[in-house]
Amino acid sequence: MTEPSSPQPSAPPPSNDELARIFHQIGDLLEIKGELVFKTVAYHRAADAIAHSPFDVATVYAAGERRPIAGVGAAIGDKITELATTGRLAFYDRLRAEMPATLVDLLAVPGVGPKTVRAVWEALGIETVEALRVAAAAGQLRVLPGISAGTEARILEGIEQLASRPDRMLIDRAQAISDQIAAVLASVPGVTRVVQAGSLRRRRETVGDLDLLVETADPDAVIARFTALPDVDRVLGAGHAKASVVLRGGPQVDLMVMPEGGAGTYLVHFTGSAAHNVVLRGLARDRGWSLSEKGFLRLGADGQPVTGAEAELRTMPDEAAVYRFLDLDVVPPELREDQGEIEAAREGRLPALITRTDLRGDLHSHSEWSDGIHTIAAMAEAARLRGYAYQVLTDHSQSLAIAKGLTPDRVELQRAIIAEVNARFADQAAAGACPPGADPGFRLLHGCELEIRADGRLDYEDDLLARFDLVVASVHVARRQTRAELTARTIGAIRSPHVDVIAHPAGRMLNERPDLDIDWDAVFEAAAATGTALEINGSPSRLDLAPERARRAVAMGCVLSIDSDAHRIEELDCVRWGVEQARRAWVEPHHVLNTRPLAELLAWVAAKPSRV
DNA sequence: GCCGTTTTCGGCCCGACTGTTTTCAGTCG
Repeated sequence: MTEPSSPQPSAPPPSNDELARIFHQIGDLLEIKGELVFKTVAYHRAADAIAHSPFDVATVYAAGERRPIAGVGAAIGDKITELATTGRLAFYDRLRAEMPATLVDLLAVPGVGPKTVRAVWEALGIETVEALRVAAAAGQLRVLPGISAGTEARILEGIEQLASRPDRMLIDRAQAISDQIAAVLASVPGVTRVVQAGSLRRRRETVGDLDLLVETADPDAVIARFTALPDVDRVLGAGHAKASVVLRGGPQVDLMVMPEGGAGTYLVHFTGSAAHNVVLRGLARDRGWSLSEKGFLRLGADGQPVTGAEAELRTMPDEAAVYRFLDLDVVPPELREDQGEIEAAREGRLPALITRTDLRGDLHSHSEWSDGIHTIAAMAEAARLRGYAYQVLTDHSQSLAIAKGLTPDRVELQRAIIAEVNARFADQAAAGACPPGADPGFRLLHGCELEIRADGRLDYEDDLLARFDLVVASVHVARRQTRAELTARTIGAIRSPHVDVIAHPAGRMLNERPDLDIDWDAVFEAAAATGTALEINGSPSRLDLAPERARRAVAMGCVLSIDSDAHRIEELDCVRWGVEQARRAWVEPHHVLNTRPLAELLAWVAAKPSRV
């Protein structure tokens, strides 16, 4: 992130992430410069909107289309066009001529903000984190007004933390840590309620900090217990209303105390996102109220909250009351990202989001026949016990040798085993001996995870493919091909009459490797036209399609599937993470193939050749 | 810099905690 140069004219148009990075950096530089704060906020807001945009912003703007983006007006729009067409931005270059771009990196040091950065740069010529570290270690910062030896030591400590800061956690790990802390806090005398809030409650794909809310009659007791947790490495701050700690080798955890009976505004505030909250506060202000975690405070004629004896504070017992007060439908936490949910809530058109129980089956799972660890029968029984109507066994195809991909003759052997398992289940059902919770009509379906090979060919012959109940296709090899090649491979599979689902379409591994470089709109168009489902993979390290993409896919008419990609019995429950991401993508049950009953699923698959 | 069923100009979200301070500025979420 240090010194991202403007892309060269010959380079392809900058990606959304590159655009966002540039506008965030402009916002940071303007902050350090001391520019009007609303202007800096405008750049950051535009950057976030671009990063979340479902379409490729630079490509669209380069073609002369000013497709609206919330928070992008005339000035920033012009800058996008300039970047998209020339690869450079004169305004950005001028700014970096005024001050070193590396100053932005100093903002990442905990406790160091724009004012401090400007001060150390102007007074001491400090331009980099390393220079700041050297100066702090040498005791040179304390000459500045407002910086004592203590502050200097904290800056030094902050720089060390920066170097050892862990990645954002995968959601399953974040959930496990949060659950553990919540259980301890719930046992503190006086505590009546513990809520896990923040980005974990919004079910973000990865989680940075953990946020916990407690309702208690004794705030000091719970804060004392919290800051004394055995895993605490440092206490960042602790008052009577909130406290922050950093766990050893782990995340920062923030605790906020809410008074009994007034949880509504606290839940909204601490769940976020910040952008969602800002909009809610604006709506409150329009109605003559100031909204904070404490409640709604009546504004006076001067636009300031009325204080003193006339002050009027309205607290809210729950979140529904907060949204009602603002004439909004209740926004599910997963949608609180300022991505259109406020408008939808005002107009009564929030989606009826999918839930785990809407799923009738799972279209993607493995056994010990390829790279799973449990037997076919054990996986099928576990799926049946989860109440599903069907499970598709999709072991890898022959060319993926590393995963023990199945040769055609092993596929035939596997088919016989599946028939045996289904026969046994049918006998049980006929005898009325189904285990409790199991669907008597449960069927194990025979599928495969078909490799889309580097040259774009599919990994089995058509006559074999035609005999599977359902085929899931995916890319594992030759990930570094060009966008044109990767797009063509994916669309080639989509157009095959035998392929029913594209699994983990972007091929990403969170914190490990980026998405495949694919022309997504072209893929979505082909998938919509052929009725090929696009998967939201529930493995916590994948969660692929990402929510922004899944939302775009649905808007373009695609059908989705939500699958576990289980390689062992316990991983069958990974569909929960997939369902959560689908909710973030505004997905309703009817958008998802595996919410359909068995007969409808099979009819959909059988109809594919006529759709191609 | 953005934006408008109050506004095309004049607004723009809010409070806790900390430190260096005798009343507040900076940072953070």
